[in-house]
Amino acid sequence: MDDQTRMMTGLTGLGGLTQGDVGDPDSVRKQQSLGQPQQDIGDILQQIMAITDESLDEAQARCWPEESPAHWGGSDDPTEGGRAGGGMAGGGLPLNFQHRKHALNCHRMKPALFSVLCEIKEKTVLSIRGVQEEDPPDPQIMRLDNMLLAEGVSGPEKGGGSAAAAAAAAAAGGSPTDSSIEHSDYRAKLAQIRQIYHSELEKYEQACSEFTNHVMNLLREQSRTRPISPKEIERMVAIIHRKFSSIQMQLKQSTCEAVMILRSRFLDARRKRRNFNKQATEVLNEYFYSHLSNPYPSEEAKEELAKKCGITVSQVSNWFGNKRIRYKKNIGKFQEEANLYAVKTAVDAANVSAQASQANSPATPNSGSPGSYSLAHTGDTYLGLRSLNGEGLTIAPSLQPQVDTLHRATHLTGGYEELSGSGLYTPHRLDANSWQDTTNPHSVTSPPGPPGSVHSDTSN
DNA sequence: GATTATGATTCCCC
DNA sequence: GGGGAATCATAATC
Repeated sequence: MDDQTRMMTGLTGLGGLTQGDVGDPDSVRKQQSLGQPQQDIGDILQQIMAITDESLDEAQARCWPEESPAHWGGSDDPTEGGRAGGGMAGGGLPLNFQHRKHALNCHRMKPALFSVLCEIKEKTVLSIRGVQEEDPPDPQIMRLDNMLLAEGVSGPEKGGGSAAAAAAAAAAGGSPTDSSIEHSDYRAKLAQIRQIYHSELEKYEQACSEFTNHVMNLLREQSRTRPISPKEIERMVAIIHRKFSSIQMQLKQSTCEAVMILRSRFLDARRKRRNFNKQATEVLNEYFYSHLSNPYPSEEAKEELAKKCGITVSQVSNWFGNKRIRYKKNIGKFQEEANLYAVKTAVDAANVSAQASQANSPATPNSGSPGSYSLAHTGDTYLGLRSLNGEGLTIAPSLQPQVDTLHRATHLTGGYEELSGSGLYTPHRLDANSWQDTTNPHSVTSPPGPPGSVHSDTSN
């Protein structure tokens, strides 16, 4: 038997009491001011103290000495007090029992007595529970909350999710259209998850609220017949909330899982290989072949290329890595392509020089046409030209008109040696180049050296 | 459907 | 950390 039951029993057992207090001088004074004899208080105190230590049977015996336990019908009405808590079903209570109860409920000292009993209860039973109540915030819930917030599932409608998707899309590379399609797809699915999450959350909160209200009403109702303090009701509410928050945590967990699955699918989709568009490949090739002696773009050059091609810097790095390897492995295959780009860049340079010459102004090779790189007119192109000018290189028929144009242009401008003297190209750049030494058949003089060790693309 | 091209990843080295 | 090399995975081509 718990203390609560005992006290409830004790309360009914105090049918004849007129007043009482335990340990609260204010209450005592209050009772005294009502004109009750002090002797009564002492009796009540003694009886209450005795109740806390006595058994239910004793209390029952004292309360209903003339009643058989068989008559404890109990009632569905919670207002009928602690005895109803025994769960006893049955017929009506004896008249004198009801009378006693009524007398008890209407007794003018009942509030004071309840106050005392609540206090005792507070000090005994509930104080034990109270120790466990001040739980720190669960780190797991905090993590889940943070994640849901970051993913844009919880928190404001616009924000995290879009940002996360945008970041992922940015990292995805590929064409802007593709990434925006994926982005919108991701957002749509995330919005779906968000909607489900909030809908479920609302349901839980509603259920929690309803249940809490129900329990509070019940306890308030029962507090008419047994000692239930407001504080105890608060505690009960807190317990209910804790239970519901654990359910919420499960909801958050499953939502996080859903988001992770969505994210991984989205990332997998990003991993799907997509060829760069033609323009991007052209830009990259142009750079590669115009820097054939040293196809190692600097960070700045990579950034510029990435910007131009609409891809990421790491994709540029990948592309150059692949290109270098594949070029090395099969130079013959790339020969025509190399020639094509060499001619292309040379023609561009020649055109610029011709324009400059026509304008009767000093040649400014570095002010190339928009879209071409400043490095397009450097010694690498010069190397290509020398090869084209007859070092046993086979020129594809399709390239011949461009070569002819180039020859005319070089003649017009006085050749690329002039360009190389512009400071953009220095002959010693051809040295210390292991890249061309082993790979490029155009190579003229290329003592070994670490790639990029001497001539990084600083002119860019 | 086989082959080729190509972007990405991984491992290793410096 | 950057680059080389091998490899994977997939798009493009025939």
